Amino acid sequence: MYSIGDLSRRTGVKIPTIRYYEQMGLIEAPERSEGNQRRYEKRELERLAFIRHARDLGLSIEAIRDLLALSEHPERPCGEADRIATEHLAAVREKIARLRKLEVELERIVACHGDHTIGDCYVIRALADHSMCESEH
Amino acid sequence: MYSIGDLSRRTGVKIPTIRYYEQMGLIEAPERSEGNQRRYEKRELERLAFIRHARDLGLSIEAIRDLLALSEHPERPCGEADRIATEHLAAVREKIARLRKLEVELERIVACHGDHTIGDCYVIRALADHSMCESEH
DNA sequence: CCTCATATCTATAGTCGCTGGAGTGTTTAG
DNA sequence: CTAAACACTCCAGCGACTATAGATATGAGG
Ligand SMILES: [Zn+2]
Ligand SMILES: [Zn+2]
Ligand SMILES: [Zn+2]
Ligand SMILES: [Zn+2]
Repeated sequence: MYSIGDLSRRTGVKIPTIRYYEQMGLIEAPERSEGNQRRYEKRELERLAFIRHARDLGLSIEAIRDLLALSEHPERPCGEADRIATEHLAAVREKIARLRKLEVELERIVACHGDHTIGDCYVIRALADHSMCESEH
Repeated sequence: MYSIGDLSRRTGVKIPTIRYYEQMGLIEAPERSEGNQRRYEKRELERLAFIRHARDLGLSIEAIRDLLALSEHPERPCGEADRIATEHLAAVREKIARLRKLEVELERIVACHGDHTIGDCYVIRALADHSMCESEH
């Protein structure tokens, strides 16, 4: 039997976040002590660790909810789980691509260094005028 | 004299967003028509284009507020503007680095494809156990 | 058993940067 | 003059937490 604090310490998930996950339906409402405090079993510790890891990998709450539901049925085919992970990977790649474009533009923009005034500042001028950029973003 | 709709069309910033920027102090409250509708000058069109471009480059509202304030003083040195841009570039690079790590892990995780069940699914097992990962994230 | 520090409870509001809707009033072209 | 298009304010919602406030519970030492 773990208290919410035990769970928090063991998984690194903050206490309000655990309660939030309960509200969001990722964790079932656990049993309560006589004084109405949450008491967890090992199952829920593992479930929370799963959630934590999936969040660290950037999966959305919704995706995690689906994955948890799938994991309750070990005999079913896993196409759906693979699809969720594959789609997430694609989303991560898109984000990287977008950020790389920003990186390129920002590098050009901050390349102006030295002693000068706001009036001459390339940063300010570049922000005022997208046509100075080399790509869309 | 532009209406809020003109401004929106010319900058690509949605009308509620323009009002939001006014609330956030990025744009001064403009003059109003007799019927209480916003009426903008060219100055504000340029200011909004600046904001839009800075947002497209990922700068925060707060950073943009500072940059706009700086741009009112063309005679001052531009160290602060350069600093804001440089810090933002660093933040973008950090995000990219983080996402690249996720990309690597996710690639490994989704590499399991084929005919199998949830019980054997590498996606599910990898999410349940961070020690199967090659890096921290 | 009592006290007290610590832990936990609920409910609510705030974060960021918008976005959308309801319900009402204004402007403009025909 | 009418009707369409436009704009107004206020408020709620997104996602994934995080942080308060004020009340109650738990557990260890005396
Ligand atoms: Zn400069
Ligand atoms: Zn640009
Ligand atoms: Zn699989
Ligand atoms: Zn991992």
